[in-house]
Amino acid sequence: MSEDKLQEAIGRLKHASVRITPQRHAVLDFLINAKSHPTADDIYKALEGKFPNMSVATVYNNLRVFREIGLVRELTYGDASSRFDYNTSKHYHVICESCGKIVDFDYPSLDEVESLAEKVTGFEVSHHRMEIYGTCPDCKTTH
Amino acid sequence: MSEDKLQEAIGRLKHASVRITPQRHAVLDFLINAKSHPTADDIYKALEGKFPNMSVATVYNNLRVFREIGLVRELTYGDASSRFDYNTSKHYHVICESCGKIVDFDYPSLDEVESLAEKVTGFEVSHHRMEIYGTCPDCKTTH
DNA sequence: TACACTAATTATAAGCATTATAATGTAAGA
DNA sequence: TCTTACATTATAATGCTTATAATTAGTGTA
Repeated sequence: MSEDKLQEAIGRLKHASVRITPQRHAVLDFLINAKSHPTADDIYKALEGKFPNMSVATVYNNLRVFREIGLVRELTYGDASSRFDYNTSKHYHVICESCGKIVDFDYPSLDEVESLAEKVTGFEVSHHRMEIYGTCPDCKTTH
Repeated sequence: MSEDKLQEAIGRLKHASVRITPQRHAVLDFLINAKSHPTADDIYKALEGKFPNMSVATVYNNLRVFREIGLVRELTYGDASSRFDYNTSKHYHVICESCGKIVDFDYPSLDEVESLAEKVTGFEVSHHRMEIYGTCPDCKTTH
C-alpha cells in the first residue's frame, strides 16, 4: 500500500532531521505513486495546481534531499533531463530509444562484476549502474 | 600503433563520405592518442594552439559525426560534460566518484542480460551501458 | 500556545554544456 | 581549375540545473 510507503518515507525524513513541508510531502507522494519515472519538470507541472506559487527550485532542492538520504534515485542521461525513481527495490531499467519510455527490469545484482572490478582496478567500488536500450513494443509496431 | 588506427579511422570516414578537414583530422588524432576520456572542452583547449580560430561548435559537430558512424562512443553523466572514447574494443568503465578518473575495465559483454530483458519486456534490445563507481587507489590513500 | 531559531521556499538570475543559425570558407570530384 | 555541397566560424539561443537573497514557515522548547 502506497500510504505505508509514504509514512515510512516520512519517518526516514524525520530521522534525518529533514523538515516535513507541504511541498516536500507532495513531491514525495507524487514520486511514490508515479507509475513512470518523472522529470523534475513533470513533478513541477503536476503539482502547480495544488501549489501555484511553488518554485521549480523547490522541486530540485527536495529531490536532492531525497537523493542524499537514499529515498530516491536519480537517473541521468546526458543532455536530457534527469528522471527520478522512488527507491523501493533494486532493479534495472530498459529504455526505449524511440519514445523515451522507461520500464523496470528485475535482475539479480551484478555483484560479481563489482568484485572483479575491485580486484582488477584497485578501486573501492560503491555501486554500479546498468541500463538496457532498445525499442519498445509500441514503437516497434508503429515504426 | 596509433598511426594505423588513425589511417583506419580516416578510411572509415571516407567510406562514409565524410570530408577530411584539418580540424577533423586533429580531433580524431587527439582522441586516438588520448590516454584519458576527454570532454569536448578538453579537446577544444588541447587544439586551440594549433587552430586558434576553431569554434567549439566544430568540436561538437565532429564528435557527433564520429559517434554516428561508430568511431567514437559518448559517455554521458547527467550534468557533467559528456566524455568521448575512441571505440577500439568493447569494454566497460570504472569511475572514481572523488576525482572523476575513468579507467577501462574488460569484462565479457552481458549478452544474457540483454536477451532476458528482451523476453521479459518485449523490447527489441540494441545495446546496454554499464558503469562501476567507487574510489580510485589515489583518492583512497589521500582521502 | 507562543517564541525563537533555523531551515525551506520563493522569485529571479546566473551558469554551463550543447545546439541552432547564418555567413563564410574549403574539400574533393569533374 | 572550377564548382558545389558540405564544414567551419562566430554568435546567439536553448534547456536543465543551481546560486542568491529575501521572505516564510516548521519544530523543539518554554
